Amino acid sequence: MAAGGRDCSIANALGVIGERWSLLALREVLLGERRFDQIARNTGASRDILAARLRTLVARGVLTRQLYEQHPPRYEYVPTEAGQALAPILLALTDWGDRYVTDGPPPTRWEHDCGAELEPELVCRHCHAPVAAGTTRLLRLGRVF
Amino acid sequence: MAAGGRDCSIANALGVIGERWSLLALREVLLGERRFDQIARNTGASRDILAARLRTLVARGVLTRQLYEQHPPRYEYVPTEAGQALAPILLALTDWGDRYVTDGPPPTRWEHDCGAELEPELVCRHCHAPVAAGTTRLLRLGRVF
DNA sequence: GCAGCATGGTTGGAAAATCAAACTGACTAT
DNA sequence: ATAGTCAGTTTGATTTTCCAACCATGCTGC
Repeated sequence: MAAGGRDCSIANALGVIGERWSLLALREVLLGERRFDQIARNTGASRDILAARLRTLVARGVLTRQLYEQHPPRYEYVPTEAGQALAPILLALTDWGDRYVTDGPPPTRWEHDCGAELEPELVCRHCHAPVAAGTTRLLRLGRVF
Repeated sequence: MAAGGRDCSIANALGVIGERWSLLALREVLLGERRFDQIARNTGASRDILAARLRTLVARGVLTRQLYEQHPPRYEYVPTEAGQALAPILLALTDWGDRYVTDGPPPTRWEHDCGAELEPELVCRHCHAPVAAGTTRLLRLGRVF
């Protein structure tokens, strides 16, 4: 996909979820809106593009299509494990958007299981310290983000 | 941008960094490759599109353009605070790509300041428990991701 | 001075992706 | 019979993207 660039899992990931509308469609599915029309309405994507995006998300294992009605056959889109694993990334992106893009108060607010309002933070699974720009080294290439 | 869809900071964030090549350009800048030609080479983006992307990233406050040579005037692209705040998201995306997209071993491996190989994890800043699908509730709309 | 080189873009035309709206087909509800 | 729902597909016009080549600026060697 990014044929000329670095061999990199960011590029690979974006090959799956990086096209326009893909992440918004996934947002809807994770929010529980699993039917085509609802996803179309809530994202604003045109229906043909949405159909294409959902097809590739299914093909790449982020969503599955499940029959919820035989006659006529109707399918809904359900997140796979890979799809659910994107939930934290979407929450982190929400937080970033709240801070640096959205004017005014955050349009959505989240509560964590602990009862507090969610402020997501990326930490190292080993030392539990925050992972931020400059706390990380790319093995073989020197200090970076 | 997503005029028809939900009012949502994910959509707002994607309006800034969601276009093709934007995140790969940011990856390069965060990796320390701050010059146009290097970014073009390492991403594989065509030069005109890259110029447009860098312009919008600068306009939206993710990067700044800094003069590093007077004669001839030459600029390099440096991440702002907002740009650095995307570093954890890129690392999380790398992790997701490693797990669910990239075939074979991860193309990059990261070491955290603590000395361990980085396994990033999103946690709640308050209770320090992992934030995953199903541990979070959208205030006003019921349990979701 | 002048050719050649490097950097950081811009330009033009073809190819591909996107858009909104209409359409299809199989049903359901009144 | 008429209207409406749902999940797409088709259509035709508009936008974006891609690629290669070109341009502008200034520097370096001769």
